[in-house]
Amino acid sequence: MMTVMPRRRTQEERREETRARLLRATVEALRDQGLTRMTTPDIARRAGVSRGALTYHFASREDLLVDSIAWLLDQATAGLRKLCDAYPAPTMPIEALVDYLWDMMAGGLFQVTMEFLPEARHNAPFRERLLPVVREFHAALDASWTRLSAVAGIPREEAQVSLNATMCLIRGMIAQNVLRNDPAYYAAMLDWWKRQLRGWLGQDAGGAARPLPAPILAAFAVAEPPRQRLVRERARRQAGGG
Amino acid sequence: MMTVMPRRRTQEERREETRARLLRATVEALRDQGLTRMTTPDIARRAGVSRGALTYHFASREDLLVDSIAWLLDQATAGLRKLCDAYPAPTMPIEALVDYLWDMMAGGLFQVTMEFLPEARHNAPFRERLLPVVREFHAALDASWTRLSAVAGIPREEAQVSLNATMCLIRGMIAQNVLRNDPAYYAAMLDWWKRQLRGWLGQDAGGAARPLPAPILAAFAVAEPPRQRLVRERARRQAGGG
DNA sequence: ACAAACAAACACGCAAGCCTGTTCTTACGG
DNA sequence: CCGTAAGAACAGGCTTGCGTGTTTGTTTGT
Repeated sequence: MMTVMPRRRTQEERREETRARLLRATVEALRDQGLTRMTTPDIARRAGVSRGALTYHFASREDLLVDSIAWLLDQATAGLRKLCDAYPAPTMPIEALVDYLWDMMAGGLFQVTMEFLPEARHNAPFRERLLPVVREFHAALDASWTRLSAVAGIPREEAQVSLNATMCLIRGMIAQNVLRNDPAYYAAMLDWWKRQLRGWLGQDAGGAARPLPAPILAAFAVAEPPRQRLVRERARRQAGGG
Repeated sequence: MMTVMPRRRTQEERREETRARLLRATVEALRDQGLTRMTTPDIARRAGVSRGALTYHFASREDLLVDSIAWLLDQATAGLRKLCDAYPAPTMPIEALVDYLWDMMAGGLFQVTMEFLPEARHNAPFRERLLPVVREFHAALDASWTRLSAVAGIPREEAQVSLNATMCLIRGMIAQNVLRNDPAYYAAMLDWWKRQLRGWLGQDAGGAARPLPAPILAAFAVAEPPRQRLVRERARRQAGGG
C-alpha cells in the first residue's frame, strides 16, 4: 500500500515473483512454526500477498508444501555444487565438507525435514511426490563425497558408507538437539567424527583451517530457531492431568 | 455388551486399568497415525472406552500425550535394565547391545519420537514436561553402556562418545528410512558400525551369536508400520499446483 | 477486449473442550 | 447382612474455534 509503486512488470515476472515469495515464506513458516501451526493465511501474510493469490498459484496447501520443499532442496543442491567448484579437485579437506554439511543441515534443512517427515510417513501420495525430489538432492551429495574420496583413492563403496554414516549421524544429532540443547556436546562429537573420517579416508591429520564459504541458505542463518511463542496456545486448566 | 461381566473391580483397579488402556492406545495411535491424525475419539475407540472416560482421566489431549510418552519410555527403560540383568557383567557383546538398541528404536520408539519432536520444538511447556522423562531414559541407556565399557577398561568419557554416536546414528538411520526404505542398506551400515565399535572398545572380533531377548515392546513388533490408509485424505483437484 | 493475477468474503468439516446424565464402588447405619 | 447415600468412574451429546477449499469480485497486463 502506497509503496514505490512497482513499474509494469511483465505477467511472467509477476507470477514468478509471487510464487517465489510464497515458496520462501512457506519454508520460513515451516521452520519457525512447524507443519501443524503453519497456516495458509500466515504464509500469505509472510509473503506479503493475499490468501487469494496463494490459492490462485497453489491448488492446495500440500501442493505448496511439496513445491517449497523442492525449492529448498534445490537451494541446498546448488550450494553443494558451488562448494565443490570452489575447491580444486584434490584440495578439499574432509573437515570442510563435514562442516558444510553440518551447517547446512543444522542451519535449517533438517529442522524443516523433521517437520514433514512424519507427514510423509503417513501420507503416501505426499511421500511419493517427495521421493524424486530428495533423490536428486542425495545424488548431488553423493557426487561431492565420491569426488573427494576418489582423490584419496578410496573405493566408491567404502566411501559411500562413510558418507551415509556421516549424514545419519548429523540427522540424529539434530534430532537429539530438540530435547538436549548442548552445543559443546555436538561440537565435540563432530570433531571426534572428523578424526574417524580422517583415518578411514586416509587423509593426513593436517587439515586446512576450514575456509568455509558462508552457508548458502541465508534464510537459515540462525542456528537456534526464534522459538516464537505460540499463537494457538490456549488457556488450559491448570490441573496436571490426574 | 454381554461379555463376561467383570467382577467387582476395586476403584483403584478400574482407574488404573482404564488409564493403562488409554496410555497404550495413545502410543499405538501415535505410531500408526501420527500426532496430527491422532484424535481423542480414535484413542477412546482403540482403548475400548468412551471419550468421556478419556476426558475424565486426562484433562487435555496434551496431558494424555505426555503421560503416554512417559509410559512408553518407562517400558523401554525397564527393557534395558532387563537386558543388563540378563547378561553377567563381562559377557555382554557389544553387538547384542547395539542390536537391542536398534530393535528398540526402529521397532517403534523412535518413530513415535519423530512424531512428537516437532511439537516439542514449537511448544515450550510441552517440551519442559518432556525433559525429565527423556533424561531418565537416557540415564538408563548410559548405565548399560558404561557398564559394558567398564568391563572392557574403556574410560567413561570415551565410552560415552561412542554411545552417543551410536544413538545418533540409529536416529538418523530411522529418519532416513521414511524416504528410503531399504533394509539391506541399514543392515549393512549397522554391521559396519559394529565393527568400528569393536575396534574402539577393544573387544575381540569373535562376538557371540547374539541371543537377543525378544524386544520388550511387544506393541511394536512390526518393523514396517501398517501404513494404514488415510482417514482424512480428502478429494483434491488433480491439477498439479500451478 | 480479454485473460491472467490478485483480493476478500463465504461455507464446510472437524476436533478439542465442556457439560449433563448414568452406572459402579464404597462407606455407613440399621 | 442389607439398604442407602455419596462420590468416583464412565458415557454421550453439544458448542465453539479454526483452517482449508471455494466462490465471487476487482485490478493489472496484453
